[in-house]
Amino acid sequence: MADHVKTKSRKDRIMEAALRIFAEKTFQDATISEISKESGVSEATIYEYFGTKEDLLFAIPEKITTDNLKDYQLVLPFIKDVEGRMRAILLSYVQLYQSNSHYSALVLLQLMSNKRFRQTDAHAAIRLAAHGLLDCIREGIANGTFRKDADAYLIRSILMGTIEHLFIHWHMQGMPKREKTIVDMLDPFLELVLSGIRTKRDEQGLTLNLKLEDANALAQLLRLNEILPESLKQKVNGRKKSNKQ
Amino acid sequence: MADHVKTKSRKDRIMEAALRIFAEKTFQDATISEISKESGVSEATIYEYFGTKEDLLFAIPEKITTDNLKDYQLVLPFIKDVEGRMRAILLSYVQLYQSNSHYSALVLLQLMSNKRFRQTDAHAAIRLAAHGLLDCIREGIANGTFRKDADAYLIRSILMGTIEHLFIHWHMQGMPKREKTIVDMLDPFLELVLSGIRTKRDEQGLTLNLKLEDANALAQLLRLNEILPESLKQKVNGRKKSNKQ
DNA sequence: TACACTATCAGAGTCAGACTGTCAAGAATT
DNA sequence: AATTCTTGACAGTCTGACTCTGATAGTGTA
Repeated sequence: MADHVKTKSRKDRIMEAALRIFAEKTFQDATISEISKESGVSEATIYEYFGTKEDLLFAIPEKITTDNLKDYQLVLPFIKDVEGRMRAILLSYVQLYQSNSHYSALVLLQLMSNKRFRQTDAHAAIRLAAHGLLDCIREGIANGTFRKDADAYLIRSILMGTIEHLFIHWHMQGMPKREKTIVDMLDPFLELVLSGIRTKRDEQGLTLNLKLEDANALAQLLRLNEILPESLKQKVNGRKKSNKQ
Repeated sequence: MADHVKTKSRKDRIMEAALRIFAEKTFQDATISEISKESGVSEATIYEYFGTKEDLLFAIPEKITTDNLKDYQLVLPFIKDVEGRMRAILLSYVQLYQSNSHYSALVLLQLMSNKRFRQTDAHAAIRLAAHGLLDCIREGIANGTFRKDADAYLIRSILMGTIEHLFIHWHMQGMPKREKTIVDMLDPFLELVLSGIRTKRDEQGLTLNLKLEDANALAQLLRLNEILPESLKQKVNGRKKSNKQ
């Protein structure tokens, strides 16, 4: 079977053409004959590879899903820090869209509006994000990183909904051309959300209160926890050193 | 023309049937003959009222839009407080979905995935939310309520994207049946987002930074540090005095 | 009552486009 | 060369959007 290469490239050509056409038209407005012309592959062959037009639409997410998603999945279990893991998941999710920013959001929207898609949750990247984030948030609540009263489902919806909304409306009217990419916005965004659900400072204050005997230990803990802004940490550091001297 | 009533009820019957069927199927899977049977109105008459099947789909948002949306629009200019105005906009947006929670999110998704809809931004409620929120955020930044470096577009995407995401996935697998409604979740959600962009926290950081002399004072401050700003300054002031004594 | 006018409908018909089946040509494999 | 697989051209089926026509029934008017 040495024609794997050829076969694959033909299938790829169909899907690339389909991706382009589905993005610029609606699902029902895009015709197979158009995709046939665009890809240079006959209609019959398209039906050879994809049983129905809908199957062709559903094959696209797997194509969009870049290899780095797999990398992320491999790396994920090794990130102990809950927030770090959430960041990695979101980053993989954003990069998935970003890598095909002209098409993916629009095509994904068509997929989402399809009942079959909604029922099966067929997209690996979406599954990863949806389940992975939920697990992280729950773990964070369990281990005290996040507040007990944080609503895991709400937080997940904030994280995923915002990313999706940004991409869907990225090229729309009322959205300016921006110098920033969505990847650039990820960290400020994540920080905004996480700062809203981290255990409150006064709760931390209580724990600190119980465990700490002197101000030195507090300073160390502070540095480790990185609760405070950079400027403050430096001040604590400097103070500690001068104390020991 | 005394048959306005009759005419209107017929049109309504068509749209109600269409709403139900578009929600349970895809746009392309829903057939006019089906809507004809469901509504008890002949196909020919459906085409009398709505030129095309797509027109019928696009007529639905106007039907979904509840009257209270108009009330909100009237009230809006009288709410001086920026955050209050944002809350009102979001509430009207949420209630739009909530009022037809079985259908509206799904149908709206189909609308959004339609190019025509994306280009025209045709839904009054979406227009209100999109433009209104942006104005509020900008005003908040201008008058010092929100931080100068807050990204208005990002904040708007957080607010609208989350609401949309919640409704779209409300009936999906992996989302539990919940006792809370989305309206109930609005205030905690909004508070989470707003607390991340209010000016107060930054200023806190700065004041703390300036006033600290040693690790001891830092520890005391931390214990006292509750996120609310007014109480903080008072307590810090008090503590400082007692130190000096 | 007769007449005109409108809303509605059934049914027949057009047409585009998804999908199938067939066969022939060519490429790869044996 | 023979065989098998892949591909494409083409013809054809079928479904569903949309149109047209003429009938019916209700309503208002002379």
